[in-house]
Amino acid sequence: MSSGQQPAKEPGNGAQHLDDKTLFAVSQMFKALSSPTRIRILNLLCTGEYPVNDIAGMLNLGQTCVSHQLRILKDLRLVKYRREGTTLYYSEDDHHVMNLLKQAIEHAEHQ
Amino acid sequence: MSSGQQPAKEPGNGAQHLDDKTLFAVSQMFKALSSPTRIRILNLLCTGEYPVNDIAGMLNLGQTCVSHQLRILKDLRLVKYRREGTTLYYSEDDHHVMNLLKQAIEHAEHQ
DNA sequence: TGAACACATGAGCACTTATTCATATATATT
DNA sequence: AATATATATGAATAAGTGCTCATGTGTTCA
Repeated sequence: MSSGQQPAKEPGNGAQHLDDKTLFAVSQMFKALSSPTRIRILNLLCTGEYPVNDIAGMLNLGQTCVSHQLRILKDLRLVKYRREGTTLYYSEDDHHVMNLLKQAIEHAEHQ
Repeated sequence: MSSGQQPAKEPGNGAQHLDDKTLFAVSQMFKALSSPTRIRILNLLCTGEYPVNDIAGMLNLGQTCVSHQLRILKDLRLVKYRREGTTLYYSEDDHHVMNLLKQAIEHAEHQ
């Protein structure tokens, strides 16, 4: 640590202290959103609830692959499911995160 | 693809089609935000501009490590730098992404 | 020109991740 | 109970990631 660091531009806008727990949670959340496959799944779940096989079919992915990714998303409580017979209807479970995703997509499009 | 998929809840809120280029850009952006080290760096850069060595010192990281991560962030145009003599002052370069980060931190804290 | 400082780069390694294949589980139907 | 359907799980593998060590580059100053 040496010399000329500038003062913060906006005083009330400083770095939140970021304790370890928060840091971990944030990084986990972004990690979940960093996979193209998971992004496509979440983007689809914006529009409603779908069975695993439908998701796989619509996104042209293997059933096993989708199942694995859904588990990751479910463990992070980004999606949930509802059973009906043998089929599980998956849907979003965190509209705040879905909002972040939508913002990111908007941002990437007009770029 | 088989049976009972529900209609979208909000008609105008559907999945954006997500072409490959956008998908890639979004995943790259989230990947950048998925590393605790990069999150800490960006969170620090919220408060002003800093030389590499200061960042390393304040975050208790190696200079080489910080330099590598800054390169990743710079390639994605999330940070930029300004030269003054031999020292490079790094600062944020995408306030939209910084906003997403702040939102995510807020969300993770009140959870 | 040569030394000192600030930073970047490349190689290497441990670790993680995404996908696929094979198989297991659970529910419904006959 | 046997079968079919929908989904989950586990192992294996290929690719990617983050950090560190050693070294290179560029700027300043004597």
